[in-house]
Amino acid sequence: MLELQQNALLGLLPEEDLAHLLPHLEQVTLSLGQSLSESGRQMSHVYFPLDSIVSLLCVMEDGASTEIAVVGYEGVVGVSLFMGGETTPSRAIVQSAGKAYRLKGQLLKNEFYRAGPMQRLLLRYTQALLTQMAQTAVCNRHHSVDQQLCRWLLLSLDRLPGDKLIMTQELIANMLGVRREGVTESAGKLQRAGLISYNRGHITIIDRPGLEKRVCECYAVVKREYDRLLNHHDVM
Amino acid sequence: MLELQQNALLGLLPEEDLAHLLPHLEQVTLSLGQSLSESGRQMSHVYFPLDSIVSLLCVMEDGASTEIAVVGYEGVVGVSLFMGGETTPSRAIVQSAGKAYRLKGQLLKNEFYRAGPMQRLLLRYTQALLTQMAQTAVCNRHHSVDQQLCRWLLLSLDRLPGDKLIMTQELIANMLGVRREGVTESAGKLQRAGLISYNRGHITIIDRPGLEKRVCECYAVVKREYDRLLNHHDVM
DNA sequence: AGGCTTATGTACGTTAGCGTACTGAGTTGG
DNA sequence: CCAACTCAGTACGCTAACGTACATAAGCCT
Repeated sequence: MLELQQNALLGLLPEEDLAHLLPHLEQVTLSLGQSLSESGRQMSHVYFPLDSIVSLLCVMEDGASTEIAVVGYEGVVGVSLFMGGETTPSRAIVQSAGKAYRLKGQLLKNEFYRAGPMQRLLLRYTQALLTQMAQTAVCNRHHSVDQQLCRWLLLSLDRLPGDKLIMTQELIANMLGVRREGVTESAGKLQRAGLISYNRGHITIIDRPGLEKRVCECYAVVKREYDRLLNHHDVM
Repeated sequence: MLELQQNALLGLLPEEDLAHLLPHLEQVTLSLGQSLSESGRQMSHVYFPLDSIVSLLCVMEDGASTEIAVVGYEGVVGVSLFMGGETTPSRAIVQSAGKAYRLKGQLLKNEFYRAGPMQRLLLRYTQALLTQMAQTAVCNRHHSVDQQLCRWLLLSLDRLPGDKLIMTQELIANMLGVRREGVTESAGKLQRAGLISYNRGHITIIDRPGLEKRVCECYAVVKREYDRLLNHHDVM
């Protein structure tokens, strides 16, 4: 029961509503690179990450991709199910291996259409997701790779228990939609500045406040909006 | 009554649901540059554009802005009201003057929480909006100003009755989040190619198929998703 | 140990878009 | 009718990021 609280969204549900879902929540392990949702394909389940992180990516015809949002313990993968579209033109890829609860899509929809706390919660979450996407668009337009890398690191860090993440520069480049070499350069700067330490796919954050000083405003805008929309007081 | 059908979202509503709203829909004229929603401020009304176009913009601390989505007769301005957040960190600015229906926020919320066709419709629309934002993020990352201008022109054109739009290059630049000079250059290319004609704030589209040949895939992705999510057959 | 694979670092030249400055052509209003 | 203003076009140097190529280094497997 305590473990359920690891997903903030589920943790915000009143006990009796959670009780509805409890028997149907199935804990699964997500492995790095695993796809939870393919462009245009209907999802059978939605996922509530615990210590895993999932990236929502837009993939283009030429194979280039861009991360448009990231989902961790604070959210759920599969909003298109209850929004009514059933599918999306984006992909959901596991960016950091870990646990998640999964729930049959139909059961989530049933719960959603009861129009109770779960619906309110999911809608607020979706609005937060909207903000994250919007800010990603802005960041892509106006900010340097350096700043975007900081944003990405902080967003990931906020969704992980420790101060380490397992992620090659190649993969980060795919997420940000930039060259791998660009990530090498930016990460090098951060490393020389003593903010992070990089070691063959293992990143350790040494100086988080230092990262926060370098990041663009986009990070704070998104974080503030998540805090506002998903705090216990206002939602329920 | 026929006029109501000018807003596709309202037009998709079953007659009896529309009847609920009808007495409260107030036709207003939106003028170029008018703000319908400021960052963090609660909206008193939502707007269903008829022949007007509204841009959703993210404005940054330094004043630079980027359009994250555009709303015309196919949609509604103010999704944050029914999504539960009440406010958003973005602005809504009238990009093309014209008519719209407006509706008191509270009335829309009441209708939404009846959990009938209006709710389903608004949620599907919100998902389409989500896709538009995601694709804007991708486009900002990967495509040239030339392509983005084409996308922008086509998106606008799809929401206007004729083949003309009133819009200075300065304003387009603000929308796209690029320099005014960049727009001049790109628009110049389109003009020399005989696709558009530009005249002190008055653009006439001469060769729409030509534009469609130059535009990046982002335009089609978004259009397809709007068609899929908001066609009469699936929604009701 | 030694060879293979994968991850990272570095070094080019190229280019799109930026910042800035200025010109000229329409439009408006006194 | 002329001044003031707005809008569009052009030019030029600058920088961030790109594409490409190659070099090291760290882990992995036999």
